[in-house]
Amino acid sequence: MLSDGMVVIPQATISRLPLYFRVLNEYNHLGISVISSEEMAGNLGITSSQLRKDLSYFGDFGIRGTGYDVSDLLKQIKEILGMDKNRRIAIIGAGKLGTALAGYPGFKMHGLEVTALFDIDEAKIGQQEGKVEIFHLSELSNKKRELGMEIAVLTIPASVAQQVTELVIKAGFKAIWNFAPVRLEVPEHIILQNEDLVVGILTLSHHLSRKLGS
Amino acid sequence: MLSDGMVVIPQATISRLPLYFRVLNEYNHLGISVISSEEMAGNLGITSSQLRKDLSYFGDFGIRGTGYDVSDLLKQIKEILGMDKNRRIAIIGAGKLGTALAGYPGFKMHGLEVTALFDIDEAKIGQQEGKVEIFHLSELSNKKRELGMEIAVLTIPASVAQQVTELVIKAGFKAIWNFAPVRLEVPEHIILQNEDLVVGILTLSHHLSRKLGS
DNA sequence: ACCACCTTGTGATTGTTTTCACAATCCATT
DNA sequence: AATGGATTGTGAAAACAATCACAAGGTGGT
Ligand SMILES: NC(=O)c1ccc[n+]([C@@H]2O[C@H](COP(=O)([O-])OP(=O)(O)OC[C@H]3O[C@@H](n4cnc5c(N)ncnc54)[C@H](O)[C@@H]3O)[C@@H](O)[C@H]2O)c1
Ligand SMILES: NC(=O)c1ccc[n+]([C@@H]2O[C@H](COP(=O)([O-])OP(=O)(O)OC[C@H]3O[C@@H](n4cnc5c(N)ncnc54)[C@H](O)[C@@H]3O)[C@@H](O)[C@H]2O)c1
Repeated sequence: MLSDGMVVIPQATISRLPLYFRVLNEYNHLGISVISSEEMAGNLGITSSQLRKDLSYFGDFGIRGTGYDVSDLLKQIKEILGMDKNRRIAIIGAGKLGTALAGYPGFKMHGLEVTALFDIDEAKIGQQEGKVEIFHLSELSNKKRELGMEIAVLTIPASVAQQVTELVIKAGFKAIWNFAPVRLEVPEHIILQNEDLVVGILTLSHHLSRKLGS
Repeated sequence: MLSDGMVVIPQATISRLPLYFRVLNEYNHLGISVISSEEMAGNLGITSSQLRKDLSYFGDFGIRGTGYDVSDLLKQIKEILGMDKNRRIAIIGAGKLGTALAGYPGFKMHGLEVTALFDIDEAKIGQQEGKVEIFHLSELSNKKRELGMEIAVLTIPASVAQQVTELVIKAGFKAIWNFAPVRLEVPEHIILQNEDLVVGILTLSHHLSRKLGS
């Protein structure tokens, strides 16, 4: 399958690729060089046909009768997810959440690099958060050019999120990962991903209510 | 619709309820007491029929020809999501992410209360994180009984997540919100929700790659 | 070179979620 | 009480996603 760029890939498929990446890394670490879809899916708690279908959106990576070459498949997934590009990230809002994310080693492990933090609190400007410096928001455009960042992470209060979004877009960012609990208005060509943590725990709360109530 | 407990409610529907809650709160704040599905959906960037269908899973909350009573619908959604129960939460792992979550006012706003933090680092035990005390993990059972917590949030290293999960279940927690990037094995009756932050940003990275490559 | 066996890749099928479109019904006005 | 205008609630249709089931194609042994 594939070769032209017109194929629509389910969002659910893309969401599973990081899981595949992680379990493949474990196999790699254990010295397992070939893995069947059946075994890998078993480890992940999904069906083998779902795994195969997911991969088939991007190409024919397996060997019939044998399975998938672990390091080859790792390379393919890295490429699909852009992990081979070593993308640079700016975090806007050096508060509790922003600094927690800045120090998260999981990003580097997935080919992402937090390159700068931005804030407007003068007390924070110039400080280091781990190895990452905190700049004033007014430096956003400059530093983007200088450091080549592509993705902006918004960890700022909801009340300022829209206006900061506009600055971010003006600075030339093409992708925004938003943690503020607010719907952002962005132009068509900007890629926006909302991370709403309250959804997860309220889903739990709902299931608790249903279970006890039935 | 509804009255018996056998109706299956789409996960996607439940995930949207917190958004409805938020926008309804805004209307409430602005003194708007009645709202149509059309207007509300417009504000959220979804279709009005989706909003109406979502609500219809839980009951007939609207008034034909008029719309929905804002404060009534708020009350209904609170009940559906268990926000009226004022659920108490334990956070296991008082590290960067755990303490960021502990101080997040969004929980209280959604009827959730972070009641205790747990860790095994002696240096952290006894400290206060905001108004929340950090206890030793060995106190988990005691404190659960004492404080009546229902949901355990796991913000601990992936390497210890499975063993801590077993402690959490033994302590009597029925719901787990897991931030560690690992698949947890839990019994049937435990409600598990995984929060995988890497998925969000790798989705962005993937879309960046696709867009530039096409 | 053939055979027995294994696992992929994928059309067909089944299941789930969203959208459509309109009957039902409520409100306001006369 | 009857009419007109508005908006809900919901079956039916369409779109989307997961699973099934098997032909295609590969491996290893003889
Ligand atoms: N803390 C959490 O666990 C958590 C969880 C989910 C969502 N969120 C959301 O993430 C956002 C940040 O949360 P937090 O807990 O880190 O808050 P915080 O108050 O600790 O941090 C916010 C930071 O943003 C900075 N800031 C304010 N206005 C700014 C501007 N115009 N430009 C740049 N920086 C600005 C502040 O100086 C502060 O450092 C909020 O929208 C919150 O709702 C937080
Ligand atoms: N920091 C982030 O932004 C981020 C983002 C996504 C996921 N996560 C995940 O969340 C988890 C925590 O991340 P973090 O950055 O807060 O790490 P951290 O190292 O800052 O905190 C981990 C805490 O867990 C404690 N701990 C270790 N073993 C324990 C045990 N057996 N029982 C109780 N507590 C124990 C440690 O003492 C430490 O305080 C990790 O699994 C990480 O992968 C973190």
